[in-house]
Amino acid sequence: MPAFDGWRAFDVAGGGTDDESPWRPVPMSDPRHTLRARFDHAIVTAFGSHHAGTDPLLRRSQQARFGDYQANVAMSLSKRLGSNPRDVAAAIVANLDVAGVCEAVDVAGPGFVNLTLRADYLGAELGATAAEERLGVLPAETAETVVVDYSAPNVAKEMHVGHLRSTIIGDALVRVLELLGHNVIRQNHLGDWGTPFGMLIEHLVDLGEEEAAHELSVGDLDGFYRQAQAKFNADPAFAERARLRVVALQSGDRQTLGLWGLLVRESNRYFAAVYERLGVTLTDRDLCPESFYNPMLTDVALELESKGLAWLDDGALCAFPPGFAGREGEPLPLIVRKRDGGYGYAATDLAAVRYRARELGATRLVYVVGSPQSQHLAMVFATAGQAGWLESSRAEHVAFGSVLGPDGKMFKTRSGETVKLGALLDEAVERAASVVAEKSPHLDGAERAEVARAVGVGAVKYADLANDRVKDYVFDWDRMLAMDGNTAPYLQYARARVRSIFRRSGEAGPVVDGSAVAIVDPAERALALDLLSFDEAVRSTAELSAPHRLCTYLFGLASSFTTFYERCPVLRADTDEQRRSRLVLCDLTARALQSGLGLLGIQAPDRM
RNA sequence: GCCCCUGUAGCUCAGCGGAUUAGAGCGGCUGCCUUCUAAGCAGCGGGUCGCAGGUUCGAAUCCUGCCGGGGGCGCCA
Repeated sequence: MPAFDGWRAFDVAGGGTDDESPWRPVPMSDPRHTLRARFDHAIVTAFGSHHAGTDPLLRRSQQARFGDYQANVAMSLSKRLGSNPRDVAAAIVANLDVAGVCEAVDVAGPGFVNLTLRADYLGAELGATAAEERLGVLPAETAETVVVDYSAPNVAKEMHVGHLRSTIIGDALVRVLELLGHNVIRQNHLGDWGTPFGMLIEHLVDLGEEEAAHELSVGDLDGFYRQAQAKFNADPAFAERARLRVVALQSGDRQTLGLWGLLVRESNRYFAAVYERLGVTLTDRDLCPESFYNPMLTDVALELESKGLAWLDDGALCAFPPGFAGREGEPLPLIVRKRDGGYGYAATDLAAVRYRARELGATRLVYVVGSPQSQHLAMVFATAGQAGWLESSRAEHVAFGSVLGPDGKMFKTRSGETVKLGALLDEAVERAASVVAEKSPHLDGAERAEVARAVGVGAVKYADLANDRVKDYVFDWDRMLAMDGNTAPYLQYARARVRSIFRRSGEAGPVVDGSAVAIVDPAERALALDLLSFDEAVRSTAELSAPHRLCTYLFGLASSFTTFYERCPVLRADTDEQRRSRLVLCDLTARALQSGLGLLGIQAPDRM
C-alpha cells in the first residue's frame, strides 16, 4: 500500500499534473478541498486578488434536490461588496471552472450555489482514497507541540466517573491530534501532594506497610482514604500527628518520603490497571504529578513577585488577574503561596504552564478538566499570560460536564456512594456478555468473551464521547448498549457486517489499486459522500477538541452503510464491475469505522 | 449579589449564521428474514427550538433582558 503522499494534482479523473494549471495542487479525497480551490480562483477572478483565501463556506446539502454541496459565500461576500448576493453568486459561477468535477452548478434562493458532483469524479476520488492508508486524512498544515493534560486521578483515591470523562475524552483527543501529525505530550497531572497526605501517611503507619500495601493493591483506595479521614476527625492525637507529618513531608524527611512513595506506587499500580482495562494510551511515562513541580514553586512565586504580578495580601502571596471579582466585587485573588508558607494548587498549575511552554516547547496547552474548574483555570491562564509565559502558546480549557444518573442527579450508587470505575467496567462487560450470549450463539466462548469486552467497554466510552462534552450527560446502561442509535455497538456491528461479506467473498480483500469506483445507486452516492468526509470529521474534532463530532460522523457513516447494505447486494451484484466497486465501498467503510473507533479508543471486533 | 455553563419532539441527544417541510435514536403505530449477520432496514405519527425584544435579505443558530437547571466566587485540591 502506498504511503500517504500528501498533495496531488487536482484532476483525478483524467489528465495529470499540469504546471500551467491555474489551480494550486489540492489535497486528495474530500471534494471540498478541490472545490475550495476552484472557488478561490473564481472569486479572485471575479472580484480581485484581495479576496484570495475567502472561505467559500462549503456545506453538505441538507436535501438531495439541492445537490451534494452548497457554497454560501455569496451572501457574506455581498455584504462586504455592498451588492446583491444573487449577482455575486452569478459572478462566481461564471468564473467557476468545475469541469470534470461537477455535473451541475445552480444558483438558488438568495444566492446559494448548489453543486452536484459527477459520479465519475466521486468514483475516482474514492478509488484513490481506497488505495491510500490515511483514508483522506491530511496532516495538519503546521505540526504543533501539544501538551494534553488529562485523567489526573488522586493518589489514594478511587477514580470516579469524573476521571473517567477526563481520561476518555483526553485519550480520544490525543489520538486524533497524533493522527494529524502533531507532537503530542501526554501529561497525567497526578494528585500526589497536599495536606491530606499527612493523615494518609499516618494511617499507613498505623496499619503497617504490608497491610496498607495489601489494602491499596486490592484497589480499595476509597476505604483507605475514608478510614484516614475518620480518624483525623475523631482522634485529636491522630490529627496532630497528621499535621506534623505534613511538615515532615514538605521538609523532605526521608522516612516520610519513603512512606509517601509507597502510597504513590500502589495507587499508580491501580491506575495502570484501570487504564489497561479501559484501553487508554496513558502509561507511567506520562505521569507528571503535582510533586514534580515542587522544586519550581519558589521560583514561580519569585518571578511573579518580581514582575509585579503578585504581592502579599493578608499574609498570602496573591496574583490578581484583571477581570475577576469576588462576592463583594473586590478583586479576586489567585493564591500562589498560603499564609503558612505552603503552596497550593494554583502555584502548581502556574508552574505547569510555565514548564510546558518553556521546557516542553508546547504551542498549545490542552486541559481536559471538569467545568467547575473553569474560573480557576481562566485565572491561571490570565496570570501566566501576564507573566509572558504564553507568548508563543495558547492554553485551552477543554471543559466537560458531570455524569448524571437516570434520575438526573449526580451519578451515584443506590447507597449514595461514588461509583467505582472497576465495578462500572465489570458491569459493562457483564451486561454486554449477556447480550452477546443471546445474539451471537455462533461464537465460541473465548471469542464471545472478547467481543463482550470490546462491546461493553466500547459502549461506556462511546456514550461518554458521543455527547457534547460541555453538557452533563445521563448515564444509561440500556441506551449505551443498544444496537440502534448512536452507540458503539451499532458502529461495531456495521463493521462486523462488512467483515462478514469479505469472509464470504472468498477473496483476500477488495482490489484497491486506485482505479475508479462506479457510483450509480443513490445509496452508493450517499455512502460515497460520507466516506469522503472523514478528513473533515477528524479535523473539526481536533480544532474544537470535540470528540462528539467524530461520533456524529461515524454514526452517519454507519447509517449510510446499512442503507446501502440493504439496498445494494454486494456479492450478488449484477456485474463484476459493480461487485468490485461495492467491495471497495465496503472496504472503505470498514476501514473508516475501524480507524474512527480507534481514534476514540474503541475496538472493533471482526465478528459479533 | 457577581461570573461561567446550560434550556431543541414524551425520553436521550445532534444541529449553533442560511433555503416556504428543524434532524437522529428510544418509546407508539405499519411493513420487511427460503437472498452478503433482522444486534438490521423502510415508513407513519410527534416540536410556536425556555420567554421577550433586537441586528439581518434571512435567527434554533448572533446581541440584550428575563425565567428555569447546574456550577463557581481567598488560604482544600
